Amino acid sequence: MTREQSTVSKYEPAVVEPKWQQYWEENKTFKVLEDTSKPKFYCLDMFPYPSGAGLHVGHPEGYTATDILCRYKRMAGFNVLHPMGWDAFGLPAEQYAIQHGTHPSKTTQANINNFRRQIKALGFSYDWDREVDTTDPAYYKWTQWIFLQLYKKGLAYIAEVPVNWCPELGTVLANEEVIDGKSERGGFPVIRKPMKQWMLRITAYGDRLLEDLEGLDWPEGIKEMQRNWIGRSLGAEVDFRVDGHDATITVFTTRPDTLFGATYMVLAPEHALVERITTSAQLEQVAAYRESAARKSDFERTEMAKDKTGVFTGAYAVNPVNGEKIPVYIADYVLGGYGTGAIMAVPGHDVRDWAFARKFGLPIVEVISGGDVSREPHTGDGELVNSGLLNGLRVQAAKERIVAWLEERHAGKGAVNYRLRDWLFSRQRYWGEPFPLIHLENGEILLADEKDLPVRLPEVETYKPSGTGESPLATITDWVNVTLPDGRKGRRETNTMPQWAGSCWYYLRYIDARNDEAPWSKEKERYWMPVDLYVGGAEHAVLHLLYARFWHKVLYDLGWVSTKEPFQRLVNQGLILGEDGQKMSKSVGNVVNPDDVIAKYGADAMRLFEMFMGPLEATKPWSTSGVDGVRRFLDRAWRLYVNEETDACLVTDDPPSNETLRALHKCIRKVTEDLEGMRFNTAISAMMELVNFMTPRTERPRVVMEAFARLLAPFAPHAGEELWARMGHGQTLAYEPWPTWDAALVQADTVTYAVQVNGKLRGQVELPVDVTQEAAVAAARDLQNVARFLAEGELKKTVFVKGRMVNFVVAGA
RNA sequence: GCCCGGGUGGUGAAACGGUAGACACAGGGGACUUAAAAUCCCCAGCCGGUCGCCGGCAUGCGGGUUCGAGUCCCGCCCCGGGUACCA
Repeated sequence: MTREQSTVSKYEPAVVEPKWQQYWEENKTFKVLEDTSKPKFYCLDMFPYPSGAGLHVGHPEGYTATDILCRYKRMAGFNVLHPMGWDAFGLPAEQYAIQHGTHPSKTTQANINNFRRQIKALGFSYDWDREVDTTDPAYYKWTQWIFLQLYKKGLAYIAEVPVNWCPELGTVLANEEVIDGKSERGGFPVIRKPMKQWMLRITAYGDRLLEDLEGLDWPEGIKEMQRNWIGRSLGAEVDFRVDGHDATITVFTTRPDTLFGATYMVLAPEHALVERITTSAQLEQVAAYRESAARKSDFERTEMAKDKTGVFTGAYAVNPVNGEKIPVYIADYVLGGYGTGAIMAVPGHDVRDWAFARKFGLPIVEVISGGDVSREPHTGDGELVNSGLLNGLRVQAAKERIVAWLEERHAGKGAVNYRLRDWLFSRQRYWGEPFPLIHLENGEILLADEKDLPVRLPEVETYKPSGTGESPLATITDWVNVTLPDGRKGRRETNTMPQWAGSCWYYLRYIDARNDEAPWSKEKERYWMPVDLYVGGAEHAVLHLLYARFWHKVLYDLGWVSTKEPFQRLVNQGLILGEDGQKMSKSVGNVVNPDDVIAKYGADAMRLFEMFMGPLEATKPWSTSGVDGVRRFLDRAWRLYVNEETDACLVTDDPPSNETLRALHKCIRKVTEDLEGMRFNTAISAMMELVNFMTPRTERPRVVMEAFARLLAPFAPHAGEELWARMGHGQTLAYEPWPTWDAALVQADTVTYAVQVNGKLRGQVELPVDVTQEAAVAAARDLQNVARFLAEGELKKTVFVKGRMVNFVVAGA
């Protein structure tokens, strides 16, 4: 009897949590609409790829942080948009289909259902009516629509480009999917092969992608990574006439000042001029080198990095500045895809050229003083020497002078170059968005009519790659071959879009997720955009964020969005490691599943621990006993409200003592300020302090207990709601006003002053808050231990910091 | 190599240039209990002493600025992440 009674009123997450999750769902507590009477807050999580493995405890870290903030913002009077969805196209579902014959959409739906269940079990306050799924035809209809807009703007084109061909996967991979010459998934070898591919002209937006980083509230490191990726570099293009040919080699250089030091030239093996200028004596060698370079994978090229290779073409170029003839080589350390695919080599002042010159016995000329070019290249600043008109100038001035000189003679010009390349936008896969277009027999491209979207993925017999490099779609002849009503014949595009496509604009679809007429309403977009806070992993620092910013700018130019940038503020959550301090992985066997944590400790304890571990941005290891600790905190908080023996509510209408009121207001201030700064760990510490303060006391004044329940609710929403209800409230506290603090109440009557002698702590003294400097110094001097040190020398200076400390500076002590 | 982050007790971590280690975990002691669990209370950086007190040493290492530095500046070392022949 007693036993049953004592368990019945204990804090039972297994009972309380599903109850409130059901309440929120049934009452659509977190459904949100545009409301111009409130300030808006758009808080976005990077949506997950719903893998078959389900969630691990790393996923909900960011989700918990944003959820806490959203719940807080709602209580603080904001209209909060907080959506969730699925980035569900991708290779794993297709690989599974190849192995098991299950349609990827089936696997994907099952995975989504599992992810949704797991996410809901954590009590996040998403507006589920806005859920999106990139594989849903109602969604990818608009992904295709955006592609049409890109095409019409001239930003999508077909090019024959050497791509990363993976024979094993039977598909072409993007650079970012190739790691060390092996496929990211599977680790299969990758080689280069030219293929017709869809490209997106992201380079046309290079400058804007770079410039608009300025106004963003993002981590400086991420902005820097984007700048490096775009890689804008200022230099010059210089034309070198080829001796004995009617041909010109144009090079890009960032160091036109070193032009007099150019002692040879290098063309990329794939450079178009190579065939024309190679002498018959060198033909064989050059051909062999070109072939081996073409066959080399990026991995092999990188491996070769230490040792420079190349072949002389037999041709000479003329240095426009002094008429000297210099030999032209081909070498694969010069890349066809960067700059003009050709360089002037200045071995005295470039590390790579120096190494190459050494190996091939080419002359090394000093043109900038300050180093010893016979021992190592001198890449720093200095005075120009052996450089005719440039002699005596410093590097920067020499650059300006030579560019002006070249421009006058039409032998070159100032130029800007980018590391950024156009975006390879097609994949030879089944499980992606089909391109909405037909290639007609006459070579024209016929775009699908917007009203005919989406172009749905057809059913296929087999998900295996066609083997030719084309996607499995190429095998469905009755889908691929089309005859138009007017009799023209064509072939459908069999490539599909890469996984990035769907994630490039999902944050816009959330704004108006069920709109059949348009991708979103422009009016709603104006209300909600930009995203005020975007939280996700740093692994998307460059690509996803750059691609999404690119599409956003195109949509801005088309008048579809009202902001230049999509994500105003970005925060990267840190990695959560396994309990052993290693990266969580199945193979190590240290993966923690949220389902198990919730079953044992409850969702609120899990949320609390995710945040209590340390700063959001830090990498930190999981700890089961740590979860136990925050669960004890929740138990203690619960017992402040509920008599475990009788189930009675302990809260009274008595006024609180001054001391208790002060403790509360201190807590409100700390929690509020920490929430604004996203310092969730210290906010939780402050709540623990209040609970520790209240536990030994008997008073349970309503004003204090209700305020605390509201502070706790964003962190532990189920417990918050339950306690709120037990105090007699009939409705959710999700929209109750956030507590405010009174600065006067936070202030204690007395302050402990630290007393130092020469900066060393020698004592403490309790003084009234409004103590005068004289009184404080006098009291400090009177401390026995302080007086002892003062007696040892001559008092030189007294430092007084109000409310903090007194420091006596003593000479000779 | 270059670009970002980080180095603080046994552990996760706190700390407007002002009492380093809040809050937790693990640990130790006590109360309650026949006992254990749970709960509640207390202790706890390291070293030393005349041990209810006092001193010394302590925030990766070495300097500097300052009355005072985990915090600011300079030079190193180590760890994690990103990136790489980008002319």
